[in-house]
Amino acid sequence: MLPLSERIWKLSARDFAPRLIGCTLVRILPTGERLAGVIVETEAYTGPEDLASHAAGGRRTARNESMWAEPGTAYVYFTYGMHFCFNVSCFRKDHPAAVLVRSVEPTEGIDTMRRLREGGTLRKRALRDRDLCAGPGRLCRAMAIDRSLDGEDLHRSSQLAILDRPAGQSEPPIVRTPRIGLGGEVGFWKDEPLRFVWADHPFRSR
DNA sequence: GCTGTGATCGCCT
DNA sequence: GGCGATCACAGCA
Repeated sequence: MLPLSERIWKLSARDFAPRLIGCTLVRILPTGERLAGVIVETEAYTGPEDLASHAAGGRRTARNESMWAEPGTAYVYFTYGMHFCFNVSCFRKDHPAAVLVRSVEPTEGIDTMRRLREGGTLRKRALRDRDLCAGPGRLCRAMAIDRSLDGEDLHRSSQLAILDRPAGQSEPPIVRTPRIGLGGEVGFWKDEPLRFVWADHPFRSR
């Protein structure tokens, strides 16, 4: 599998989000260990007009600066006092568009992911593979993604990369739904079908 | 499988 | 000072 080509990063968030389904997110840990998973669920945050976006109305702050960066920049933010979420900027520099990666199917480093997920918290049952990375906070925990990776250039990073679908693989079947967990006065943006899910994929979030 | 609830803190107003 | 692009667990079906 090859890295995403230049023209793909430049798609609008609306087009980039479904295009990421089936691509592989790769994380190289400081130890050199490689973790990877196939993207099965994404959400698009289209630009300043998108009232559900952190950059709604053109808001530009230290926190969301990566949304405005070169296409293919990681935007990682902290929320709910305990979770990180991983996004990729797209479209063009100085325009705040990004795609949130909501869940992946783990393919490499699964034991390490389970250790990262279970670290610290006591659990009654062992985590199933399909729960390891099903949700934006979960996948960041399982792949050791935090704010230190905010601003990473995914073309050149030695820690994070996105590989395209294998050549010749057919397009995955995709279902569109409204985005999850939006609050505040976002008007019709709450209903816009900007969430993209690999149809009936067992590793999507619930 | 679904629903309700509490946890927890950096960032923006 | 208030809230959020969430999660885990309990309780119920």
